[in-house]
Amino acid sequence: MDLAALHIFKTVAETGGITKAAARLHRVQSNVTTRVKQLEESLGTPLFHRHKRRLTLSAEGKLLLAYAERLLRLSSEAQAALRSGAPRGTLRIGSLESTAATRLPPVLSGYHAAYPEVRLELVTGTTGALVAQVLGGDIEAAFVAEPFTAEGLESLHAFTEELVLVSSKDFPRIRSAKEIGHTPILGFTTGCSYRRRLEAWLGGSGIAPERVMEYGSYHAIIACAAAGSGVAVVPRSVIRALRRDKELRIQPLPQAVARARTLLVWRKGHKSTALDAMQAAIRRSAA
Amino acid sequence: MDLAALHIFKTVAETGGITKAAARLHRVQSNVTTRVKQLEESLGTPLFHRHKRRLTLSAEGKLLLAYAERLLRLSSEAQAALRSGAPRGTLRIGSLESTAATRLPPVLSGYHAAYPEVRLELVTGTTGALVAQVLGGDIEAAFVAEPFTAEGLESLHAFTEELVLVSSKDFPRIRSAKEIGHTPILGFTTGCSYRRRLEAWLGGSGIAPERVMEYGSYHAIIACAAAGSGVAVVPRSVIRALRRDKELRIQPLPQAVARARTLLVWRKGHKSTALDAMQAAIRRSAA
DNA sequence: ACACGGCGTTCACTAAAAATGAATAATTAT
DNA sequence: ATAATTATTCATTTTTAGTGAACGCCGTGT
Repeated sequence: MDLAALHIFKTVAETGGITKAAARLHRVQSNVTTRVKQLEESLGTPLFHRHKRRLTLSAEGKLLLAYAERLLRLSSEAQAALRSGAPRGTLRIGSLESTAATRLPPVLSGYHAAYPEVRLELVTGTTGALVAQVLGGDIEAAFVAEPFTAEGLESLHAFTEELVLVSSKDFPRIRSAKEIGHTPILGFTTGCSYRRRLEAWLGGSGIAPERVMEYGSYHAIIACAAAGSGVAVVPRSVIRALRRDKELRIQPLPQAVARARTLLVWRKGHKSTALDAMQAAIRRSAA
Repeated sequence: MDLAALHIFKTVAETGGITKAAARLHRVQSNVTTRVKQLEESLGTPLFHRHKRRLTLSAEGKLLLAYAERLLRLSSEAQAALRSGAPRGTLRIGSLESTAATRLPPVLSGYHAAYPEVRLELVTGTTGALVAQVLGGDIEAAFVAEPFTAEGLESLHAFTEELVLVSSKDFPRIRSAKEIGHTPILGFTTGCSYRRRLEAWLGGSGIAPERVMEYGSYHAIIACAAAGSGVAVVPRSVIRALRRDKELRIQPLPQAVARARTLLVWRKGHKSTALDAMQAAIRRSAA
């Protein structure tokens, strides 16, 4: 059974004749005859009563007509759904904890309003973990921070964060990497690129961080920094979002360390309408 | 768009690879590749993500897969409907959880013994969901309970259930709707007509159920009722089938609420030999 | 590091199916 | 009667589907 055959059959049934059907289908009569006979053959039952060169639907024909109409409607519905080009389905993306907390909310809610057919899924993780998930196809794209290995990825600049050094109020002023001394560093788990930046800064002055305490959330890091456990490097926007600036000493870092770009990355060559729309949304929000 | 192409596409999606699909379809790989690419071309959108020689469904692919399944099911249903003689093909029906657990096993096994050529598929759901699936052509027929909207449906009486109120052993006797008071109600998710009956009963006495806890299985409902979480309305036959009567207090309900007829419903005008045979089997089991 | 095997794609070629156009037989309208 | 209309048949062309060999990529296992 073939949708084209059903379409021909339906037209014959509707017009009540081979000739008119052929005209409407822009085909030649003989072809219409043949396709109808083939259909009858394949179903093992006549679809029309042939009486005096006239065709009328048989009982089986009426039954098939009902099915044919449903099938054709469904198939054109499918085509319309796919052709519409409007994003739909599921868009699964990853993000840094910090980006998810501070930058993404307006972007995602705007996206959802514009494309309600898309179900959004967000996973959070460190730059390293997210890059691996993008490459592994676990997520379609992710918001990550430089530096990361760009091998096999395409990217789009999304946000720029300013990293600052936070500590408790009574912590001494720090002007260079050396002054960090033996202070414990509070940071995210391995793979966090902000932490890597800090370590690169320290390394540049020949300093290896003595004790690094690892946390799983910014809430915890900020709370511990405020309590005097050590110093942490976090984006300024996070402090603002968490409203803890009163309790913290916030110190700037050298430009090279402080300026951290957040990029949306995806697998090279990967494409989906839902992701296209996300990229467009980011571009808009940047402007 | 062509049913053969959809079948090929569906097989590729299911097997997750061109080669395996080609083997199952008894075709050569190159042909499968070509048909899939043609399909993508004709729809103007990629159906798979091609990454490292591996195919994974794209969002559009997932969408099309859903349509393809419906189309293919419908077309084979149409063929079965026109084919006379012994029932064959697949019969996809729906049922209430309770009916599937208690009444259907003997019916279905008898049916299968009589018509081994028919592949039976059973999905469960609530009355509301099943009616929608019947109307949508997702299933050919379904066992549902009154009340339901019969618009566009034909029906056949299949079973009669007696609904009873179950609770833990130490629960007080309940003689009227009012005595339920603030006790939580344990019930199926929305669309369950037994729950609707209970709510109608309560509503008749001006009572709105205070807390309704929703479950997805009778096992869970019965277990929670036995544990004293609240009261539930279930068919007596389910309690018997689950052999939990020793642990429960079982109280009758007024006749009007208790007597729940289960009907087999199908789309008006729909006909298939497999379904005819099922109707006959039901009539026999009722006698 | 290397060869091997599996996988999807490409391409030239063959087989099959669909569409055509002319001829024909059975009706109906003029 | 005669012309016009209708479905069908058949030889022929055109289009489409299917095949098999070759290729390139990638992961694997030695």
